Amino acid sequence: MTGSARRLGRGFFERPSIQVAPDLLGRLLVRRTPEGLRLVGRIVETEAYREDDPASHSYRGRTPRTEVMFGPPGHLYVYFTYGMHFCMNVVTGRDGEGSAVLLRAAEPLEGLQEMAARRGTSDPRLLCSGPARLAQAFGVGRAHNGADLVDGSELAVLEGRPVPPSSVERTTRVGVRVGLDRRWRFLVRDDPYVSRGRPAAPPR
DNA sequence: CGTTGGATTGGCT
DNA sequence: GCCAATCCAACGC
Repeated sequence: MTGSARRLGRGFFERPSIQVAPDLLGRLLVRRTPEGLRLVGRIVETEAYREDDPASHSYRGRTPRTEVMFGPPGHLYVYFTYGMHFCMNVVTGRDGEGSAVLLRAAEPLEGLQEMAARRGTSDPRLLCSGPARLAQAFGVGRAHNGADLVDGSELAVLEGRPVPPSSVERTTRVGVRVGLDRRWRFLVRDDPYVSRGRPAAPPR
């Protein structure tokens, strides 16, 4: 087993997204499916978003889509994009704030066969290495928007084994065209399960 | 109501 | 490296 199996509590998420994002590295994302399957992934890449940040969905204020992001911490914010993909975030900060951490990649640890079936490939590096891949591998979609990671029965984040700061790398975020001055993408250095997404060049 | 483009991925050149 | 896929939220008129 990889570290502690204890669940992260509300307090963990009730902090600024920029603190939570690197602290999520090495933690275990777990889903129990209705069929009783257990899916586990070790988080290796995250990105922080917040309200005063032009790259964030919450930047333009509360909307039906971003409602969950402004809600209490420790819930899942799932959004649909490019007409075909879902991505998942962990809501952070205080209730009313509008900040979250995008889960971008994980190392699959349990339930690989199930993930492979959902993803249409069995290459472990292609199962959860990318935000939409991760959501697809875990079977997370619209129905999970708002799910409680702290008290809910289906999804949780376990303590796992946090990654020491010396192994955390920081870059600009992937796929955004604004907010490039904010280097809020965090990943485990040299980890093979990090996504291939290449961040845009930071401003000089 | 019509338009625009997106916190991506996979397949093809 | 480039681009299509495919829906829909957000915004402007």
